[in-house]
Amino acid sequence: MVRVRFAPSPTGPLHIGGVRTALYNYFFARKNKGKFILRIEDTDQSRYVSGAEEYILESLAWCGIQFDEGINIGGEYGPYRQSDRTGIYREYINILIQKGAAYYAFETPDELNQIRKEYESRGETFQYGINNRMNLKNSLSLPASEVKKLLDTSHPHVIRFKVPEAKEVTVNDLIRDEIKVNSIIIDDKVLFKSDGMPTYHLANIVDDHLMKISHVIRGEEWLPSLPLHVLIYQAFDWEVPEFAHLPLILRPDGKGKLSKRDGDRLGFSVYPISWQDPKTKEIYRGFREDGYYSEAFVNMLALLGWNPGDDREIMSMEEMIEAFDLKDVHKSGARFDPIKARWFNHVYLQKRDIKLVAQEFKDELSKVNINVTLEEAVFVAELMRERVDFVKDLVTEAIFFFKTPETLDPKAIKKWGTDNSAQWLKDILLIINDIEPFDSEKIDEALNNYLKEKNVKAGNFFNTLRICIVGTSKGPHLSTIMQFIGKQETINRIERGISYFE
RNA sequence: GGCCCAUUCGUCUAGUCGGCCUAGGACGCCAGGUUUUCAUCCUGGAAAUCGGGGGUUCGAAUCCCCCAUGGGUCACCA
Repeated sequence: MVRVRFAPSPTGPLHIGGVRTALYNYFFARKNKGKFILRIEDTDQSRYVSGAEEYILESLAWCGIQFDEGINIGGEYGPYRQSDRTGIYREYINILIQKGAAYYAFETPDELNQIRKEYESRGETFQYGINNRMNLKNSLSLPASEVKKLLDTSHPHVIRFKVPEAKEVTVNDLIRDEIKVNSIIIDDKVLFKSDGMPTYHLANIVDDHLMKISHVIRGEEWLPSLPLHVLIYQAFDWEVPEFAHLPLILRPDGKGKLSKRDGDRLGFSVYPISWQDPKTKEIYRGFREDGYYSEAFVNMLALLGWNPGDDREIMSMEEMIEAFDLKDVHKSGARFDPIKARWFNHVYLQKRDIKLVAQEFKDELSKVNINVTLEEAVFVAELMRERVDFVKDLVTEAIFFFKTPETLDPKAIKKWGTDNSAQWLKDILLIINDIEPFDSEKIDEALNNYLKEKNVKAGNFFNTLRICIVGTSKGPHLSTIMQFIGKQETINRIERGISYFE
């Protein structure tokens, strides 16, 4: 039975790398008819950020990533919030101590820092482990009586993992195959903190075991601690799950992994939905608020580090689940490309049910105090959507359907205007009144007749007219716009435009 | 610095066990065509000597070794 989990820490908003990890876990669970679990890893109370948990839930929901067990919905392996499981960790750390696989250590953080500095000044790196643990203050080096005394007086202490003697540890990764590490380079990591909470390394493994997780699919940043984790499983005599470490998502320019600063700097989101820092009140933009459809966002994100093995790029959630295989996940990091991200949304916008697009367009318009009927919105959206990537861009691109242009683009006037332009406009004004009904077909007929009669260049003529109607030399078929805004408004705009060409 | 991971067009990538790769697709870019304009759309183009160097082989992007570069990680954070 495949059981996978997504286990974020509620320390802030979920970065798109985290969303992708959740997504791949979800793909894998669904593809293999398994279960997907959401567990909250909040063992570090000092880093807890209020609202982060809700943010995670909302982000996953927006993306259409559904889980089968976890916080809020429960399940038979709960509780799913680590802060609700402290008793369990205590129980298991004691097992490790009894087995001699863990020990008490009495240095304070300050003392440790001091020691690190000393090593550093000698050009060495301090490592609490096999080579020096007998020279440090712990239950391995101190006489039993001394240890007992320290423990009885509640002297602050942590519990460390006792890395077994130096030996080659071979671990397996589904994406990278075998990785060999000598345990001599692994620290005696803290498993239990002096505040009575476990660290990630303990809590994560205990929970994965207790929750019967079959595959641990997580970010590449965890790869260095994989040998330690395997050693802990072995110390417990537990079966080791399968591991898959996902490649990083890199920043579009420069070096390193994507960070929240990149978004601000380069003008795109690195979060699925927007987030306001509760302390600084700073607002981080999100893909949702930037106007992305969640389907486009998810599609784009899934292809950053994975592909179905063929040329398909536009894929639904179902198609991706069907095609997903950990073997096709890449080994190297993928640079995030905000321009291609826009393209994905463009494609989804074109495919979307026009009624939905129109309703969204209508809502956007009402935000700028333009109220239209759904029919009008459908008409304009159908005409204009191929020109934009986002519905909200429709507002700026199609504003001339609803409002008289504020100014007429001088550049366009310079390019298309002629000495005759003003006269053409005056002539058209006379013709236009007689066009009945005032529809696209009749308008075209009248304008083309005029064109033929006067023998003028179509480009200059139509653009002169267009600049008056639209404000600049672009947009869909002119007579369609004129029909939409109606005869009177057309006349008004032309009258207003004449002076620009004189 | 130690350890680990990675390395195909600017970017995302295809490339089953070495031959069909004079390296394919997509985004972006450029040109032409369609369009009364702009955009869309269509067609075409430039774009990777497969990080470099050695091998193995009749033959290597694909196997082996070395090097370089990039990244990750070295907390009582996850």
